[in-house]
Amino acid sequence: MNKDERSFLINMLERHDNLSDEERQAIIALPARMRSFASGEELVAEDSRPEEACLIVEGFAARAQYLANGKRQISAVHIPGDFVDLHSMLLKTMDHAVIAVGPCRAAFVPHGNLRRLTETHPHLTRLLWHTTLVDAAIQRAWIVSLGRMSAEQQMGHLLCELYTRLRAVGVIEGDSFDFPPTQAMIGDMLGMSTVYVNKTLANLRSTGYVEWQDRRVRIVDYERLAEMAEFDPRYLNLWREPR
Amino acid sequence: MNKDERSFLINMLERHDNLSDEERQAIIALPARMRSFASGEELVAEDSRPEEACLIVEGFAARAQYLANGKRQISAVHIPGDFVDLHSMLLKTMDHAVIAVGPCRAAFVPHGNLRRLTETHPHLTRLLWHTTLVDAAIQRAWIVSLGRMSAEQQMGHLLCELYTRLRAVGVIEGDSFDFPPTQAMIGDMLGMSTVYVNKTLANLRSTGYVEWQDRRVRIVDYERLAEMAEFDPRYLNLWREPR
DNA sequence: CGGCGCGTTGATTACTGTCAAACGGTGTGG
DNA sequence: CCACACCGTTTGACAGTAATCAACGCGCCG
Repeated sequence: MNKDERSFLINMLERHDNLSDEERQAIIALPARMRSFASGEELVAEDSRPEEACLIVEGFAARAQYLANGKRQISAVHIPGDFVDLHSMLLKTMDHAVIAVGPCRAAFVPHGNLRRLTETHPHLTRLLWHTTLVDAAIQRAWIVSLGRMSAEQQMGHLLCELYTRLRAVGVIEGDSFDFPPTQAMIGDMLGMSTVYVNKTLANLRSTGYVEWQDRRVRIVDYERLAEMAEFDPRYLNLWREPR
Repeated sequence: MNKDERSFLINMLERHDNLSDEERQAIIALPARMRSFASGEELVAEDSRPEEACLIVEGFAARAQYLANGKRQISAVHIPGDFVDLHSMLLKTMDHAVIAVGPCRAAFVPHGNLRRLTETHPHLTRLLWHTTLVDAAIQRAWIVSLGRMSAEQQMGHLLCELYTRLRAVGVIEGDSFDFPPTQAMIGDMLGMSTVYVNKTLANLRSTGYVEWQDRRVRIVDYERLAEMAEFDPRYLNLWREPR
């Protein structure tokens, strides 16, 4: 990994706790294969048994699962610094695909190297484990959103989540960010039809809390948006709490 | 932990990989406080910062999150052998409550002891990490269910999940099992109103694949139920795949 | 007996999906 | 340069799904 690429992972892990120089070196020493993907392309296939784990370096990716009737559900959106399928190191078979949401770049790190790291570095292991637990907390928030929130709340919650996470990795410019999915993809995230996504989006825009055009989202009034969507960022564990 | 209680955890972990005698001893040596709960009682409160992790020994528990309007969403159902809030060891603050679904018994294990275990036993750490990853895979399946499945499929999927997991821990008698939640609680699991749960349940019963009365579920035709609900148990990682 | 919790049913309302059509931008070939 | 196809967005009409409201039955327990 070069400086740019490793910095995302190191920042990600340091967000939660300090790394020693030795730990930082161990991460920098990880081999990584960089690859680029066009929107909609598959980074990792469902039911595959990857030999590498995939770290997003630029752009967005998503976890997607396909149903018999051709429908699709996205269960997470990933941003730079996210180890999308770190779990594949232990679970072996992918229960979902990973697809590019807009053009993206990813680093693929061999499981073997990661595994050796976990055998020799308990503290790093705990930090990696921690990232997968935050990931699970995000999934729980999606379950609540899908199960009990209005369409507008769901969409607002998603935007708040992304806004907050993107700001934590420092890729927010001012109060706006690029978000490239089509409305059909957003429907797959929120469990809605494309048409209804469009109408919900129109409602959301009419509140004035959010502007969203040409794949660019601007959070005009975060406070009210968060209140409306019952978004409380604590579950993202973005503050520092060393162990 | 006495023999009965520890056996669930050991079985749980050994389901995935063999434990050495030393590892088994280390688990048996863990201190545990046993507690019993009545249906609906809270084992762990939302927003609390537990000092112990909670292992279900008997009965069912669920993760629940509450919304401003008083609604509730359950994001997971737990059975004997499940470490419901192992993540609280690393995440510190609970993003959900844990409630009893029917009467249940749980062992509370201090975080400090678990943490020391992870510092000295990389292999056990990996197995514990693994259980949290399976947990996350189950949550992904719930997301797909909530987002894209019909009410009948959702209910069928939940029953298949429970049937399969319960069989893995050996608490299925024949083809049926006790499942004590009220229809209101089931609504909180599936994101439905109580009335609609009742009507969906009637539809499901009319297929003949399932019988469900007096808190007892009987899986009459698992094959067809699984097909109807697009249930594929591979994501539960119940087979053995040592690392 | 009477209240309460839970399950069940029917009527009504609200939400969301499907179908269909039109609009605008973009890239390609003639 | 224009015509055209393609993709994504937007809009309206309609159908199906699910929530809400209300009432009733049943068993349990004080």
